[in-house]
Amino acid sequence: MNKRQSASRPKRPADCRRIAYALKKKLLIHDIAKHLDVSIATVSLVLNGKAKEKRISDGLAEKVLRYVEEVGYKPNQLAKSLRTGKTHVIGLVVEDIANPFFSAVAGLIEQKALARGYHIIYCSTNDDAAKTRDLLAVFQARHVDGYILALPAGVEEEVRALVRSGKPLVLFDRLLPGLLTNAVVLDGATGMYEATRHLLGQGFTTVALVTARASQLQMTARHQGYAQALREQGLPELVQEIAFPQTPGQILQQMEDFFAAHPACQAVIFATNYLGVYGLEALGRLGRRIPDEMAVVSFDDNDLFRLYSPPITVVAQPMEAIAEESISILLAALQGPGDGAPGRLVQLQLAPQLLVRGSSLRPTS
Amino acid sequence: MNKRQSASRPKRPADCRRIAYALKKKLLIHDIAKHLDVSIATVSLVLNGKAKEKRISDGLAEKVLRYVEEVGYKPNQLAKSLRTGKTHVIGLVVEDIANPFFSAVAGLIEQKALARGYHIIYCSTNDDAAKTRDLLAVFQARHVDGYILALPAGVEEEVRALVRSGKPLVLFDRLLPGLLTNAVVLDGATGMYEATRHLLGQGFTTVALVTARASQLQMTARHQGYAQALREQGLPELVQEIAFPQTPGQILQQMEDFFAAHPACQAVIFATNYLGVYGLEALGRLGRRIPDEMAVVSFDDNDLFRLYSPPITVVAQPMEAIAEESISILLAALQGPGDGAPGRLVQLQLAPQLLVRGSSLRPTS
DNA sequence: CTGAAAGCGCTTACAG
DNA sequence: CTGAAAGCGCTTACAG
Repeated sequence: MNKRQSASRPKRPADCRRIAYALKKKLLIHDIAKHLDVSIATVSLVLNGKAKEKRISDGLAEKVLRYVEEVGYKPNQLAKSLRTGKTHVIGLVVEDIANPFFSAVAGLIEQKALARGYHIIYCSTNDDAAKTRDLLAVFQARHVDGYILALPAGVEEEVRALVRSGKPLVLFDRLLPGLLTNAVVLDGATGMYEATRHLLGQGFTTVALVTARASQLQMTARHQGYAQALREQGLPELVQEIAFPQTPGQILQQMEDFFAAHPACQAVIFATNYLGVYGLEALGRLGRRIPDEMAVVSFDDNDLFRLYSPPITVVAQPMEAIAEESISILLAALQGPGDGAPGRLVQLQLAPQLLVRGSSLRPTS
Repeated sequence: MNKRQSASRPKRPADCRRIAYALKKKLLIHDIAKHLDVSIATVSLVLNGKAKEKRISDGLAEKVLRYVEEVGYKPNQLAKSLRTGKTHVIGLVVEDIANPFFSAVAGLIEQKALARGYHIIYCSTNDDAAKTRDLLAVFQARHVDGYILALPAGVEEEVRALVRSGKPLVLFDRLLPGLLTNAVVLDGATGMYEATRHLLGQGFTTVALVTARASQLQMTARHQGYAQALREQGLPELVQEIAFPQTPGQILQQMEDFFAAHPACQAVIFATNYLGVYGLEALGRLGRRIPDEMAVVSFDDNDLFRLYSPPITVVAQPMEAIAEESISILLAALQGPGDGAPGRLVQLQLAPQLLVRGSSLRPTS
C-alpha cells in the first residue's frame, strides 16, 4: 500500500524514498550511487561486469562491489528485465509434476538451471491442450527467456508461433507431430523392442502391451518397438489402450477386465510408469503371481519397481542425461547467435536401459 | 537482439514499432488504443476491470474486450508488475521436489494457485541453509507476492526479515524455532504416538525409530510422540538418527548396521518417506521378513508402501488439505488488510491418518 | 569516469 | 470518457 501511495503522490519522491529507507525497504541503485558519491551509471556498469570495458578503475569497481555486498543491495529484477528483455527465467512444462519421472527430471533441471543463474517457472499440463495453450500464453506474458516442454498433442500451432517469436525452446519426452525444433527424447522404440525381445527370449509367446493415449508421439514409438519385435516372430499384438481422464478405480477396472479377458496372456509390458503402478495393483487384486502367472515389464524406473517383490524389470530412462541435455541445449541457444538467426537445431535421441529383474524371468520349474 | 537495437536507436521509436509489428512481435496497449481510436487509459481501465468505476460505457468496454480477445493482446507482465508492485507469482520452497511428498503437495498447490490466477516459482533447498538464503534473496529480487516455505533450520533471521518486509508467507511441513508466522503443519507427535501405540498394542515391545536430522522441528515432534508412547509403557527408546548428506549406499549401510546391532528389535518406525524406502531396501537385503521378523510403519503414504508385499502401515499426511490450506492462507493474506497491518496470523495443525496395513500386524501364528 | 536523459510497457491520478 | 504525464527501477548510449 505504501507503494500505491507513493505512486499517487508523485510530487514528493524524495520524501517517499526517505520513508522507504526508514522502513528498511529496498535499497535502490540511486541510494548506492549517492552513498559512494559515484554516478548511477558507474554502479550499474560495475554490477553488470562492464567495468573493464568502460574503463572504470579496478579500485572503484571493487569499492562498489564491496559496498553492494555489505548492504545486500539486489537490483530489482522486474525493472532489469523490463529494460533488458531478459528475465533469466525458464518456463518448464511437464505433464504432471506429481509423476515421479517428471518430478525427478524437474528437480535435476532446476538444480542445473540454478547453477547457471536461471530460475524455473513450472506448470503441469495434465495432457490437456486447452490448459497448455493458456500456460504458454501466461509464460509469454511473463517473458520467460526460454522453454523446456513436454506437451500434449494439439498445441502445434502455438509452438510454431513460439518458435517464430524467436524464443528458444527444447521439447523433451515427446515430439510434436510435424514440428522441427530442439528436442531431447528417448529412443522408446528401441527400448520397447528390446523389452519385448527379452520377454520373447524368456519363452513367453503371448505378450501384451498396455499403453496410454495414442496421440502422444512417444507412446506410438513405444508401440512400434513392441509391434516390430512381435512381427519378427510372426506373433500377434495384444494391445490395451487406457484412455484418460479416468478415476483410479476405472483404470484399475479396465486393467482387470483386460487381464480377465485374456487368460492366455503370459506377459505384459506397461508403456509408462503410472500404468505400471496401476498394473501391479490390478494384478495383485486378481491374485496373479509375478512372474509365474504373468511376467511384467514397465517403462520408467522408480522405488516401487526396484523394491517390489519380485523386483520389476524396467526400461529405464536416463533422467540425468535428459535434464542435462535439455538445459544445455536451451542455454546454448540463449547465449547463442541471437540476432533472430535460427541458430543450430539440436535433436537428441537418448538410449534407454533395459534393467532385467525378477518380474520377467521365466520360472525355472 | 532486435530489442537491444531498438534501445540503441531511441530516435526512431515509431519505426521500431512498425518493424516490430511487421515481425508479428508483441502488441502493445498503444496499438490497441490506436486501432480502436480510444485512449490508452480507457483500454487499461477496461482491462483491469475498472470500467464501471470510471464510468466507461458498457458498449465501449465490450468493444475493447472483444478486440483484445480477437488479436490476443496480453499485457506485458513485467511492466505491469513493475508499476503495480504485484507479480502474481508465489515462491514455493520445498526440501526436494523429487521427494513424492513434496512433489504431490507442489502439484496440488500449483493447481490451486493457477485457478486463482497465481503462478509458482519453486526451488529445492536440499535442507541446505546457505542455499536457502540465496533462494530467498532471489525470490525477493524477483518480487514474488508471497511465499510457501518448507525450510531448513538456520534461516530464522532471513525469514524474520521477510516477515518484517510485509510479504505474506506460510510455512508448511515444519515450523522454524522461535518464529511466529502463518503455518500449516502436521500433528506429527500425535501421528507418531498413535503409530507407536498401535505397534505396542500388537504386542511388539522393542520398537525402534529411524529418524532424520534432529534440527528439523517436525522430526522432533515425531520423536516426541514416539517417546511418549514408550514412556507410558515404561519401555526404553531405540533411536537411530540418519545424518545427511550421505550417499544411498552409506544410508543403506547405516540402516543394515543398526538392524544387525539390535537383533531383539521387533518393530521399526521410519520417520519420513525416504527413510521408509531405504529401510525396506535394507530389510530386504538382510532377508528380514515383514512383519514376522520385523514389523514396519512409515511416515507418509505412497505407491511403494501401498503396493508393497505386505502393504506397509503408514502415518499418512493429508496432502490435499496441506496444499489447500497453505494456498488459502497465503491468498487471504495477500488480499487481506494490506497497509502493512500485520493481519491475522493463522497456525494450522492438521491431523494425520494412521493407515494400518499388513506390515505392522502381529503374525497369528 | 560523470550527468542527464531516454526508454522498457504498463497504471493511474489529474485536469479537462 | 480523453490526453498528457509521471512513475515503477533499472540499463545504456551520448556528450562531456
